[in-house]
Amino acid sequence: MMSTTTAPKRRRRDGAATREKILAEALRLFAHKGYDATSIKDISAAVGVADAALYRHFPSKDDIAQAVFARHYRALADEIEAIAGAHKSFAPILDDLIALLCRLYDEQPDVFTFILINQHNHLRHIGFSGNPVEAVSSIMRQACERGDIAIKEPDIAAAIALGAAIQPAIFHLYGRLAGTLEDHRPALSASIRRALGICEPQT
Amino acid sequence: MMSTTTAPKRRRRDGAATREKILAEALRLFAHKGYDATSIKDISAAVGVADAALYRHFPSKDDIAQAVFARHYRALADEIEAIAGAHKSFAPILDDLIALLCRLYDEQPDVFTFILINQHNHLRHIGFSGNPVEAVSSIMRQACERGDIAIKEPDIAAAIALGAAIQPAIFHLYGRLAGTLEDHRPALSASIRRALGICEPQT
DNA sequence: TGTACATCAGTGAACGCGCGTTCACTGATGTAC
DNA sequence: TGTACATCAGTGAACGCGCGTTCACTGATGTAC
Repeated sequence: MMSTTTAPKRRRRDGAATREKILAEALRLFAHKGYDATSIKDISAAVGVADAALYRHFPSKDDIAQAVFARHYRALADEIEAIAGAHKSFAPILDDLIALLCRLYDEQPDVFTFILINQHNHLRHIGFSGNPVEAVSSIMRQACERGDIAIKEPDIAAAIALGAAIQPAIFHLYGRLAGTLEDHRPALSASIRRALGICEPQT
Repeated sequence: MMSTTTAPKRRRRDGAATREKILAEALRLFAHKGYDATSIKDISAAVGVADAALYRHFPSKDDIAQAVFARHYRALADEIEAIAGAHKSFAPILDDLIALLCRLYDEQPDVFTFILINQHNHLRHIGFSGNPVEAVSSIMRQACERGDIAIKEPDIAAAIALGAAIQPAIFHLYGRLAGTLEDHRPALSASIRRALGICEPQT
């Protein structure tokens, strides 16, 4: 028999572009208004299609949120793990981690807001693989074992570092902090180093 | 004329008790499920009255949330300001502040969750007077001016301290941290001291 | 290349549902005299 | 103390609205031969 007849057939129309636009506009709206306050009509209007068209690409509103969340959640976790693998000692890992979060907030504030601030609703649906928080915890676990930091409990170390990095972003969102997060990175970086109890780097 | 006739007349039936119960159950439900996911029927069922009865005490669902929020928001701000006024130097103020947050989470987790984690929706409606975040910022401003801490920018200091204290609570909520927050207070306290750059206390 | 058919993104109207809110009413309690 | 009236917490049923979702349909595009 001919192998071509049983081979999977691939179609490409502009459906993929619409799907991407749905994900992009949903992210923007969820970040600004929250999941509940964002309606299917809000998203479809932003995309420029009728509301019913969304159901050609996703089975439900919740699935849209899941797809948006999973994509960026996983991507952030991958970036964190890449940083962890790129250095042998803890101090440069921490520096890169803080730089990553500052850059993420400055360049993609919607991603930052949806993933790291409004995370609470969707965390439950998603397991622990590809989890940025888990990735940070894992880094801290190793740092604890090696004695790189003063804090004994890895999860406390992860919480303190994450909180100290995320809360300035929240302050910035509410207009309590001027400039970019990058502007504040030196102070933030030094502070988190001290918080965890690692020495200042010898230059 | 007789002064008694124009004097305000006070009535007390058990309406006040119901009102308190509404506020208590609303707080509990908002903290666990969030504002949007909590319906008027949820609250009235928890209180043990018909849904329409809630409108004898509050003009709308939003007003219930406002009342719950304002009460605890203000109370927390008052406690923080009391701590600020009780000490002359920064170190014991910080210690008391951290102890307060740990105690609040351990003893009233719903208040902590609603006020400090789910705050985002309701912050806008409420001005800056009686604001816990503003109270902490004010403490940090003074510490900066006096040179008590290494961080130059008061809002960054406030964000770091608050984030480092709140995120462990979030970790605990998601089961990532065992025990009570009080158990972790020594590590947390030492870490935030170092983060802000104050010396360890001379005992 | 031309023709017939299958696929599928997108549409507009409609659906049912649960929500916050309103309403007329009840009955118990407080007040005036 | 007794009686008539005012107040008000609470009720059950109903309301309108906006929501997420479904449906039959259209038209353009890809595929088979």
